[in-house]
Amino acid sequence: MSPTAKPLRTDTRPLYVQLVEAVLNMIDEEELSPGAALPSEPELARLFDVGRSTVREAMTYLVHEGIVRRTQGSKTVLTATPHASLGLEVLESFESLAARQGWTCGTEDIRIDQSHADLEQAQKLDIAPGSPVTVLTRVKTKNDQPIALMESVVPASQVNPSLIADEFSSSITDLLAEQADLQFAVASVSATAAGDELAAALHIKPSDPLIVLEESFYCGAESPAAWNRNYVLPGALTLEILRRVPQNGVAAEWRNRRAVALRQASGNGSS
Amino acid sequence: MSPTAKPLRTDTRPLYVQLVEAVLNMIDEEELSPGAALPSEPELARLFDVGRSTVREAMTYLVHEGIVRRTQGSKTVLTATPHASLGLEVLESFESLAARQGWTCGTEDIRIDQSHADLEQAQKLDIAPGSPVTVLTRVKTKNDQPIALMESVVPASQVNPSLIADEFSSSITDLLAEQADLQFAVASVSATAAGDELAAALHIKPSDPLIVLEESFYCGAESPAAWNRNYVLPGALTLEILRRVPQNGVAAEWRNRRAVALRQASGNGSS
DNA sequence: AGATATCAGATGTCTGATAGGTTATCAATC
DNA sequence: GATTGATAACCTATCAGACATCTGATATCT
Repeated sequence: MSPTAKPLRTDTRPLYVQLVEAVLNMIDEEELSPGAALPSEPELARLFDVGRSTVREAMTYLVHEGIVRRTQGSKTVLTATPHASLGLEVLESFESLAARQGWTCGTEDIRIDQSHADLEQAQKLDIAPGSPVTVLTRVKTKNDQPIALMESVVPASQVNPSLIADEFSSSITDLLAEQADLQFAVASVSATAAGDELAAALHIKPSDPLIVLEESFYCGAESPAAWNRNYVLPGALTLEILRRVPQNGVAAEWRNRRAVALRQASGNGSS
Repeated sequence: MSPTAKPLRTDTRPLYVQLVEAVLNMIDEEELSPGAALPSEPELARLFDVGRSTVREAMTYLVHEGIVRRTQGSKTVLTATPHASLGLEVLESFESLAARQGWTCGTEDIRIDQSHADLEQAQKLDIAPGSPVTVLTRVKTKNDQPIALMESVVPASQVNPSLIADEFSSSITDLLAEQADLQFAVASVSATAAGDELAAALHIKPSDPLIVLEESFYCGAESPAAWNRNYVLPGALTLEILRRVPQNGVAAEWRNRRAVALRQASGNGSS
């Protein structure tokens, strides 16, 4: 119709997301410290020329992120302290975690093997033992020093082995995020003493302590899309977790109820 | 005025929270599995006799909890799989974590000492070395077997020592939540080989591997309200972390930006 | 001074309407 | 028959305005 097409809306993100960004920028610019009050909702609506519903949605987002606190009748105040960086509770690759901490993560000794699931792998992946899987092994480095050994097991039923061979560069997390619909992972923390193989791979002494980080990746399906075991050198990198008090326990309780119910009813392979 | 007082609203929680609960119950009752669509927003409003704003707020909550996914034009679908229990990313005491995992956590060998901060403690707590602190030591048990050694350091400037002596029963987390305005904690994961003292306290062999979990608790102020170091026996209890992909990176980026800015500007003791 | 009443302002909730995206349906076309 | 394209129905995203309810400060009364 018109010769010049519409502005094409340069920013396709939802309005409230853009508003969140704007408010966060405002917090930075005005150097609001924890405890300081934000402008009222009607005022923000006027300021940024959006409806109050949008303001409300943006504020709700900030409440859930733990950045502000709302109290009916009173104002909305800033709670976040800058100390609260983000850690393992955010699902991201080692690479992006390293980038956030200000260093670059290297990947060496990459091996990609086709194999069949052993008992442990089958159990962790909720598949039949002997099912075809792709096994990825590599060593993560920092300043060319090995800092972690990573082993990933991906069932062929979840991700095509040739796709992995073609697309894998350094991170299974990134691969799953791009090629599948990665939703979340459950990580489990433990510790062990290095055996001979691990010691050799990581250039440490046998029996040296190692952090063990096991992860199951989920992509919407009921069964894990991949399983990961990382042996990490203590002190080599910061493994932090931001622990927050639940905003209100409803969802937490529900999750727990479901998890418990599932644990009790476990044993039925499918459905 | 009227002889029969108003219904008094038995449930004082916000309406949208009650709605969240109702929707979660509906999910359970109708046994909706991941991928299934929830009723539309207008329908939910009619079903539960609330306004659409309230429905919207409740759905937004569920989106942030990672339980549903909204797409404009399409329906709102369930994403959560029951596997996703909650872990360390939720700030709670060892006791309540144990309760969730179905066992009872015991506390033994409690020691409460008044002392002065050494260099490490001072640095971790952002206070001057030599400042008065309360040091708590205790052993956590499971089935009367020791599974973890916990050391907590609380600056007197943050929490009154006598309050700790009076109120401490088993958990510093619970104490801070009740007596202070506990907001979040930053946990750091590592591993170590047990020394002689640790081995004796936990009934293990020296040089056995241990998980080290260090935590800084924050109560709104800029400085930590307490610092905690836990030595945990591998395998004795499940230390899980639910890792989620950020719903949208806005808040995550902002947090990171602030954390980096603070790290660079660090060095100024106060303010 | 201390307790109480009042009021302005902020968040919580409701209603109704419009905009813009998705999906299913169905006819037209190859 | 399979594919394509228009279309209608439905859904979420956003806006506007109004009322309810709570909080905190101010004014008032004892």
